Amino acid sequence: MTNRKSQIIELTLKNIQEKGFTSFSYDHLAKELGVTKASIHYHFEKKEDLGVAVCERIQKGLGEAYTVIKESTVAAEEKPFAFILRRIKFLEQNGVCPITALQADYQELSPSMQEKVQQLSQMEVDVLVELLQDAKNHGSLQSTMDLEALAILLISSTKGALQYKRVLGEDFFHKMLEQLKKLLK
Amino acid sequence: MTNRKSQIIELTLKNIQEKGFTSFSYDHLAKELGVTKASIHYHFEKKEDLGVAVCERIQKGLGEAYTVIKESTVAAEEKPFAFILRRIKFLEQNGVCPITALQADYQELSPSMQEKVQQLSQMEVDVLVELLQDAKNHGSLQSTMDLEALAILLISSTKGALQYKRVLGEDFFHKMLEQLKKLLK
DNA sequence: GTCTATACGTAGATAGAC
DNA sequence: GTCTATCTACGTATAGAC
Repeated sequence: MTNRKSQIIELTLKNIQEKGFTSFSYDHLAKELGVTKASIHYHFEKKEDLGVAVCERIQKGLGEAYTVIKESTVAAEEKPFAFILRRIKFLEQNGVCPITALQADYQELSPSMQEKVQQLSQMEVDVLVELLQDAKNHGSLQSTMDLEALAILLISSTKGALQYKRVLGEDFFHKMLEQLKKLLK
Repeated sequence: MTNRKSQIIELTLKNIQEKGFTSFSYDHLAKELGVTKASIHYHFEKKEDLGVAVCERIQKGLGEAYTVIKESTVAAEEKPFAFILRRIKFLEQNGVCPITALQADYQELSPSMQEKVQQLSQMEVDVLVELLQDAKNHGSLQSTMDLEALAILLISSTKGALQYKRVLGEDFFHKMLEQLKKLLK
């Protein structure tokens, strides 16, 4: 099983979304996989190494989502929201956004992970700004907002809403999504 | 020192904002205070008890902020944003929003704390909705948004922005605040 | 690659002296 | 109210057999 490695990464991603980086353990991970801790240490010597691998996994997913949306036949003005919807669909399966979870644990992370989380956060913004810029160039986005500020607003509110959803239930969540869509007119 | 108790609560609040609830320890707290773990256990037998006390502390602060703004001479249409600014000023001292931090750790919390976090989250929304409703009644808020959805959007984006601020720096943060303000016209 | 065994630190918590 | 001492559990991590 050479894909045990990616199996571990996927399971860790889920655990980070559910518990956060500092709160999941190799022991718990191992039990879920039906192996021992030592086996996971074989694939990722330190927890930090596993963390970095998960960040790269997230980065890849983010890049793929961008490419898919960018190259899709959807109208340019629909793309920012389509991108957000796509990310939510991916995230909703396991809880809150893993990047949010990593940001919350930021001060406890190793320098190598902090750097990755920085890159991830920046990439999230950049990718959405590009889609917003395209929409604006097509004359379809009326917003007079600074696009970076709009991007953070969209990203933050979506992720924040996911946290409220976990605590308060689904109701607000869909209401809020509809309202977000209106912001993008 | 009978206010040792509130001293512990304040310090814990700071620690939650910096590290999250699961990541701070009695030992660390004790060293910061110059006492021993046992002493803190005397005031709060279980970590859970301390957590609940901190939630109540946050709740009190939220209520006070609401009262101050509600009764201030500021125009009704300025109050929602004034409320947000006031909360940010309070939070910025120590990192991210403690409620955000508690939401991130939600699944790891005891039932008693989960209940408190639920109440806190609901209260945050309710308080802002009331201020928004007042603003709307004064005819000053043009937004056609559902007010609950708008409240969550405002709260989430503010808190999310605080997280990005910690990771990416100050730049976005103030840009975003200005843009948020425009949403409230 | 996965196992058993184990080392070592730190976490939350309690007992009992002062 | 705070201390020392101690317990127990669990965390990350390593060594060495299979």
